[in-house]
Parts: sequence; structure tokens; C-alpha cells
Amino acid sequence: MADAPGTLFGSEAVILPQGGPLYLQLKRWIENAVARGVIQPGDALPSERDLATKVDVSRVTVRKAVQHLVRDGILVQRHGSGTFVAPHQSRVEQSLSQLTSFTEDMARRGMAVRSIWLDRGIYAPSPEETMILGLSPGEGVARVARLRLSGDMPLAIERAALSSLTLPDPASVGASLYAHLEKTGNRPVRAIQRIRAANLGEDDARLLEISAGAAALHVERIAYLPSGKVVEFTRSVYRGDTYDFVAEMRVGK
Amino acid sequence: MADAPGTLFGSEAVILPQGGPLYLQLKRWIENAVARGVIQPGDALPSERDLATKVDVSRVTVRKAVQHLVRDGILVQRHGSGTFVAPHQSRVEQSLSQLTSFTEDMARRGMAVRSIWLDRGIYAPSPEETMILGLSPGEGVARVARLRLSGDMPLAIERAALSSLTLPDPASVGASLYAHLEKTGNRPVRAIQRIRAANLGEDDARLLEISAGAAALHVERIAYLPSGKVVEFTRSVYRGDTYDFVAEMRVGK
DNA sequence: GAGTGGTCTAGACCACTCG
DNA sequence: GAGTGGTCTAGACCACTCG
Repeated sequence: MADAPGTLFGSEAVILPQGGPLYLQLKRWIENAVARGVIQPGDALPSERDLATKVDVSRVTVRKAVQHLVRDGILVQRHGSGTFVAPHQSRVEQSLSQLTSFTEDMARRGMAVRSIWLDRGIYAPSPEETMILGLSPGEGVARVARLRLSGDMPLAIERAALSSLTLPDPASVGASLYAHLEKTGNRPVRAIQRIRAANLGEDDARLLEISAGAAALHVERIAYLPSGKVVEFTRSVYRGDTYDFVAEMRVGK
Repeated sequence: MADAPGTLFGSEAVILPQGGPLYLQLKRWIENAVARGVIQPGDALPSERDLATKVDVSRVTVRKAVQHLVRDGILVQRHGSGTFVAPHQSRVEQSLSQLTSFTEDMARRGMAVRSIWLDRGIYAPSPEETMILGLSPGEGVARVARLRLSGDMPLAIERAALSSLTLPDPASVGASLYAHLEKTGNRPVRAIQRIRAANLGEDDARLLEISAGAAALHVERIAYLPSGKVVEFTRSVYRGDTYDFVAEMRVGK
């Protein structure tokens, strides 16, 4: 399509930056083209077969270079459609000292957010849930799992677990879990969050519409009532390319 | 080496879990073997060529499965030596509300840490450094970059930038930058940290001795004096498989 | 030197998209 | 149906490790 004469991907001979394996040379070459704006966000790259011919390497080598760039979030591939320069991402910031709900947080910055329910129900708790939530024997666990989106773009997966006594009817939870908990006097006032980086697995990657192996933030949150009782245990997965967590720190004792 | 008869990788015919592409079937099969303890941390897998023969797929397909598992931190590969089940990682936790130095933090939990200097010197500042540190025209920037290790295992890369007036002689910094700043009355009391996940680039991966593309935490810290002046601007990269950040949150206004 | 992972090729077929 | 990416093969050679 983009076959205007004289583009970087025109008919000139390609000179790869020397050094190291071919696929890394090709990777750097494409990376530079993107960095210098020769190809813009949204632009299509030549097909893998065309690139292979033009650069005079095998298609496998092209794929290896391209897949590194996909992993780094510089390119996106669409099966049957083509390979494109990734659109610019505006990053979302979330405070690590103020306990707010996702919905309220996004509303405050004027971003329209919606959720897709992945799960809402009462289950037999896992040993971990029993321990963390301090469930009594026979007590069920309410699980509320959502995919969070801004417009069409998935931002995060949130999987919350609460005692079935706190949330007897998970199906009645609306857009905001915290708004719901507020009504029944169970809104947490304090939480401990544990954050780490991990590569996305196949399933979560599919939900978040990015490639498996992309870096993501895994966040575990344990939230407490004023009484010190645990109300909520949530595991979330945030896309690494759209999310920043921000913390303010003071001098420790 | 590990050729006791009757191991999972013995002579029995291999039955892969069905569904999806071959390399994902093989990936799941190896994953299960590790999860069930059939192969233990530190154990060698059969060579790629042997696995290919045994499972009756091409070596390329074996490599694809293995590379996914390396990316996920389940296997490690050593060029010329073999493929091994990754050792168990004990994760390091770092508080996000107390401003402490890395050295002091690790000492408190009884972990021996050492650093390898990557850079210590005075440079012409980048525009970003000038802006964030509030440098005057002509003022230099002191850069202090270290690889942090616990024993032989690299944990993090820290790249700090300070005004050359604050740190005129970067080469005099010892094990702890904060201890050094304390002496000159420039120890920060407050900091803002911004945390995100990103896949490791080739260079940082080499320093941290894990494979490129593994998930890592990228942390940007801006630290302030009591006066409100910025003293330190640090970018760090933490291995995703060894680091947790922990934050306590209270109800926001 | 034998064995291992790392790179690379040429070629095939499948699954998906788009007009 | 033409074109795209996704998977897979058989085979080659290189770079590294280890005894």
C-alpha cells in the first residue's frame, strides 16, 4: 500500500548496521527507522517476505528481528493483516499511597473506563484465600474478576476475592466494587500492595490484547477494614506499556 | 548425565498434551514436569537435539518451546553447556513508603550485597538531567552507575545523577551513596518513585545475567532535600524474578 | 574433540484478513 | 482469491563449554 517512491523501504539497497547476529542488525535497523520517524506509528512495514527479499535474509531471520521488536512494544503484528509500527501509548499513573478504586481514579482524570466481567460468583475458597481472608471453615469466597478497558484498549485484569459474608451476592456488584462495599459499610481504609514484574502468560496476554511475554505489572493487594480485618484480596495484571505506579517515600526510621 | 532409567526423559514414548501449536504443547509438557517435580531446579534437560528426536518434532520447535520457558523464568540456558531448570528464587521486598538506601536496606535483612561500578564521573548533562535536577547553565552532572549483586547474583542496575556541586568527586562514593550524601548534609528526606514494567533490552539483560526480553521493573526516583530542592535522579532496573515492591496505602481524599 | 546452545537458510503448509 | 502472519521441517554451520 505505502509504496510512494523513495521511502526507506523503497528500492535502494539496504545497508544493515554491522555487528552481531543478522537478526539483531535488522532489529536495530528497523528500530532506527522508527526512532527517526521514517516510519510513523500506525504505518505498515513491508511484509515479512518482502523484507526478507529486500534485506536478503531468510524469512525466519526477519521474524526473529520483528518478534523482538513486538516484544519491546515497538511493532505490532496482526495475523492476516500485517506488521505495523505501534501507536504511541499515553501512560496511566496510579498512586501507591492513596487507596482509591480504579473506577474513581480514572473518572477523576476524565478517562472513560468500562469493564467486562470475567467472573462473578461464590466458590469454595483456595487454601490461600482461606488463609489471607481469614475464612471460617465452610465459608465461601466471592470472586469478582474484570477486564478493565479505556475505550477499546484493555488496561488491566483485576481478580478480587472477598468473604461470601462480605459480598453474598457478587452479581450485584456494579461498575465499582468499592462503591458497592461502601454501601454495606465494608470499604477498606488501608491496603498493602506488592508489585512485581512478570512476563505475560498466553491467557492474560489474549485478554489484554498484547503478545505473550510482554512485561506486565503483577499487583497483589490485601485491603483492611478499620478494625484490621482483611476485606479484600486482589490480584491484578497491568499492561506494562500503559501503566505507571507512583509512590511517595519519606525518610525511613 | 541424569540418565537413570525410568525418568520422565527416559525411553517411554512421549504423549504431548493435545491442543494448539506443537511448541505450546511441548511447552506445557515441560512445564508440567517441572511443576510436578519430575525435574528439579538445577537439573539438566536433555539436549535440544535429543528432545527433538524423542518428542519427534524439529529442533526449531523444541527451541521455540524452550525459549518461551526461559522467558518465563522456568528454564535457563547456558551456551555450550545445556538447558537447566531454573533455581528457586527468593524474592527481595522493598518498601515503597520508606526512603532507604539499597545498601542499608539489604544490610538490615542480613543480605551481603556488593556493587560493581559501571560508571563514576562528571559529564555534560542531558537536557532531561538539567531539567529534573534544576542545573544552572554550565553546571556538570555527576553520574554514578552500579550493578548491585547479592553474592554472585546480579539484582539490579542503578544509575544515579546528581549535580556536580552536590557530588564534585563521584569517585569518592563508597558502597552507599546515601551514606556519602549524609556526610555532606545532602541526604534526601523525600522521594517520588515511578515504577513500571518493561522487557529487558540486550545490554541490561547481559549485566543482569538473564535473557533479553525478561520482565523487569524500571524505577525512576526523584529525591528531595528538606528544602524541596532535587538532589538525586536515579533510574534503576530490577530483575522481575527477584524483586517485589511493597507499598502501604491509606484511604485517599 | 565431543557436545551444547545460537544462528541461519529454503521451503512448505496453515489460519486469518480484506476487498 | 490474494496476501499476510503463524507454524513447522531438515539441514547446515558457528560459538561456546568441559573434561
